[in-house]
Amino acid sequence: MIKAIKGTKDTLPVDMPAWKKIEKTVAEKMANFNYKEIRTPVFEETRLFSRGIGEATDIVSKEMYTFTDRSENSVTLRPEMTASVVRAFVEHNLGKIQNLNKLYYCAPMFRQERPQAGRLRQFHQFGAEALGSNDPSIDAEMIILAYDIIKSFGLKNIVVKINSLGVPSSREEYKNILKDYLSDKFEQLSAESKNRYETNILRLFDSKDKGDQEVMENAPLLIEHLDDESLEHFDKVKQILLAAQIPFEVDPKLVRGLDYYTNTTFEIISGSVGSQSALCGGGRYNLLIEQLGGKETPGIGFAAGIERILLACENEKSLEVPEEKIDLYVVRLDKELVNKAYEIGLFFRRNNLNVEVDYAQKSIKAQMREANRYNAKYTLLVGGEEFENGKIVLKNMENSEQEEFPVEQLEAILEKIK
RNA sequence: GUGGGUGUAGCUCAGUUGGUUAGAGCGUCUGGUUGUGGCCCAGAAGGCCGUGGGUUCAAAUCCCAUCACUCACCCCA
Repeated sequence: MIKAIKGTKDTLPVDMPAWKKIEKTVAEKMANFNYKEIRTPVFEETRLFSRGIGEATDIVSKEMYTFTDRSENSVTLRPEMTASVVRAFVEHNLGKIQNLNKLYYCAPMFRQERPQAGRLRQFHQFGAEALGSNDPSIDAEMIILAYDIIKSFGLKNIVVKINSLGVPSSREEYKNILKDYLSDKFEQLSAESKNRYETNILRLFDSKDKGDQEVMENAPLLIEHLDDESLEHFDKVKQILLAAQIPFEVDPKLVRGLDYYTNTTFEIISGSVGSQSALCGGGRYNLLIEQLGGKETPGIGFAAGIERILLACENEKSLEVPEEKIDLYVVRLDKELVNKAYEIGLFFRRNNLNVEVDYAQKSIKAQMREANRYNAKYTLLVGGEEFENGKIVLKNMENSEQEEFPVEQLEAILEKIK
């Protein structure tokens, strides 16, 4: 048996209502905040990601689906969306058409990691990017937007965390301060953290190792060493969030692994999924666009993992998904009326009703049971005495009431059902 | 890449210290008097017990290997 590739999942018809609900809510909420949808190819030139996300990041160094195509070009299945959106923004000069571009997407991403709860190799994210403004209100808007969408799925067990990484110059200064602090404690760190000391020292803060946590307990914090401008920016973001009644907490230890972040970063964490608890993550990236060959432009964005949200919704039983119903099931009472029943069904299908008919010469009882299984609002009984008298019977499946209609007057039935 | 857990019917799972034709619930199908669903009742179909090897008179059960799935580390959405 050929099976789906490790870390990929089929979304079966039974799963679709929940997905549709998420997608619809995202589209509506994005429209409320006036974000416009953008779609980009699932694969890009490899260097877009290595340059955009950062050569040293885990995503680029060991998780990308990269291959050489038949023309000897190195291409990569996108591991995230920001780099692609920025590429499209630069390529199509969107910054010249309007000052502020507010864009959103909902699309599959690919990373070759070991799958576990809330982590797949092909997974889906929705997210937004706002390119062209450094105003704190845009930072806050991103967080509000993400929070409102996730909240609308009924999730309760969530926490919004925010932090500021400042600008690179102050961050570099801070890294030296941190290294000074750690100079006499280096040997106490776990093997993994000793490694991180070189690659990404900021990540020492979210180590799960107890010993590391003790060492980092009293470490100087980045937020205490921000430049004045970044600090002021961060304060304004917090003010707007308070006014918008977003229950956030400042987490000075929130560090994000992608190289492009500057200033504001944030995460929305759920306590209802496994250890992969970040439903959403994002932040500002004021240097990325220039780095990818565009004109210096501030930007900010977030991405949310749909599978993780669905997992949280499942565990909290929070997502209200309407029961699927069909409008009509055509029941054929006499065997010789197969074609007639099909024809009648087709009429209603072509008039925009959702209709099912029997394809297996089933008994009347079996057809009724099937109508019930599909949650048919009505059944139409074709055959017998009534049919001989030119009539067919419409049955309301909720209250069991039956009504006769002349066979030629399908429009009257259509009216009734609508 | 490193650990832990689990593989029995379409699904969720039982299966006692190895011992006859491997079970349940749900689902599916067929019936329960002339032509009508849900509830209820009866019956049926459906399993190389993940795969390969070993121990044994005898293996779903014990041992080894292998594969798959899964959770966690790492990292991230």
